[in-house]
Amino acid sequence: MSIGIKISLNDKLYLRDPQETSLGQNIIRHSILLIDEIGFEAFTFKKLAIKMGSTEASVYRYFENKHLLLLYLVSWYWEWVSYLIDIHTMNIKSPQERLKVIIGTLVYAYKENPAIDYVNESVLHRLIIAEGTKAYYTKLVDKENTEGFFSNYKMLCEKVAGVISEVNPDFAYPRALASNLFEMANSHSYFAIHLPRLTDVRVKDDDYEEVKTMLEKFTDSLLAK
Amino acid sequence: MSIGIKISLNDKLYLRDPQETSLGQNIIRHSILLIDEIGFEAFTFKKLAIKMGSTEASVYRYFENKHLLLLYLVSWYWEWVSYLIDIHTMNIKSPQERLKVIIGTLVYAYKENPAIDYVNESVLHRLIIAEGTKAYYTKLVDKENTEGFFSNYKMLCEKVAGVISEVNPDFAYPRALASNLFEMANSHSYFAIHLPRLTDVRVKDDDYEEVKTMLEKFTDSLLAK
DNA sequence: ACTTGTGTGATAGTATTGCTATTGTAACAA
DNA sequence: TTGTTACAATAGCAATACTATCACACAAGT
Repeated sequence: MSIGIKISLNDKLYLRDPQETSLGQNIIRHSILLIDEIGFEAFTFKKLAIKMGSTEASVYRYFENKHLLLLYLVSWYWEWVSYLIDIHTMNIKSPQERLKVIIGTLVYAYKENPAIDYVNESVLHRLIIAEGTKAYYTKLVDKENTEGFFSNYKMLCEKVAGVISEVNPDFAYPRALASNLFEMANSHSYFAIHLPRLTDVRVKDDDYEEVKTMLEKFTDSLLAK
Repeated sequence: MSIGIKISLNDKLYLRDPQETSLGQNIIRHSILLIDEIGFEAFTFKKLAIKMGSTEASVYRYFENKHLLLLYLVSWYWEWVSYLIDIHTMNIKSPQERLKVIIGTLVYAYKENPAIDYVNESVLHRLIIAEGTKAYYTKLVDKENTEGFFSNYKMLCEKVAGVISEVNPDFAYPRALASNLFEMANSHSYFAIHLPRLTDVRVKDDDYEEVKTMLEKFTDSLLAK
């Protein structure tokens, strides 16, 4: 059983709500593991069904296709990060301090105590780093955007942009900085491991401290008055 | 006929050098147009062959698969940007000024006079914005990286990082800033058009001036002593 | 107890995708 | 002349991305 938090997502992302049934929860659990294992391109519903001991047709009853399943996982992740940011910042007055906590949460979300048993947050974090951008670089962005498929990510961006504007109301690019923080938190974690010449930070044994420090310094510089 | 510049790329990216034959040049020309038109996921060698009036098997003689074709196009693009940066900065002494020119080149590369007749640089620019990251977010990054498949991008990053370090030798993250400039130049052009709430810049009618200004301001802030 | 519906498994089927292999032939080079 | 290269044409195959149908278990409503 989960411990109370309910991640709410656009119900057009799925055909049947996977959070409601045990088959649905299994689809979430195993798709995270399988995409992480073989990559999104090689991932198919057939392979997922075999891994789960279910059938392809059953998976198709929950998600129209693998792209929407990925979008579901990505939305789930950002909504969860958003929730973590809320509980970590609710008692902090200073916007400077809140922004620091936000950056820490972005980088270290995966280390939080697992909130929901069918989601391995640590593996999901790795998946979002490696495959996350594929969810919105698609020919159907505009259509999917009007249907609200990206609203979790956009609302989180808005929230962080708000804090940025509190820190420095004259800063002209609060949303851009916010989305850039999300992107950099992930891309530089990826670069550090796979393409180290594209960054200056190093990551070893799940120690993302250098990524966090870099994001803090960038933010401080940009928001200095 | 092309006018003299020769883009040199890792020869493991292709099976036969597409720059050498007219069929190869046709593959490049039409793949750019077709990927831009239908998106990378829907793009297949069969559709390309039909569009070109050739056959699937012939395309396979040039590229192992569509992923390597995309990587070829991406590498071509960054090598071309690198060339433009060289000719635009060669006579500029001040590193501050050179960095400004680099940013302008990143954002406006597509407006340059076409250098090679089988590459529509303007369409290629749009393709790189929409599909470019898919070239290195793949399960095979590590293997492909050791084979030098990303060396064009990494060398460009190195070059720009060098200029950044000239501007401010104490700045701790020259590579990260360089790669972030490339990413932001593209991602915020994409956001401005498709997901405007993720950014603060607007793009209309191929006017990317706001993207350029933002990148300049970010860079100035970060490199201020 | 009797229906009714819902969720799932089992099986089949289809068009497309992602390749590989073979053959014929025109051009060109030795 | 012979050999080689480049390419079109065709075939074939396993995997992918679905869609459809049927059967069955089980729970809820009457």
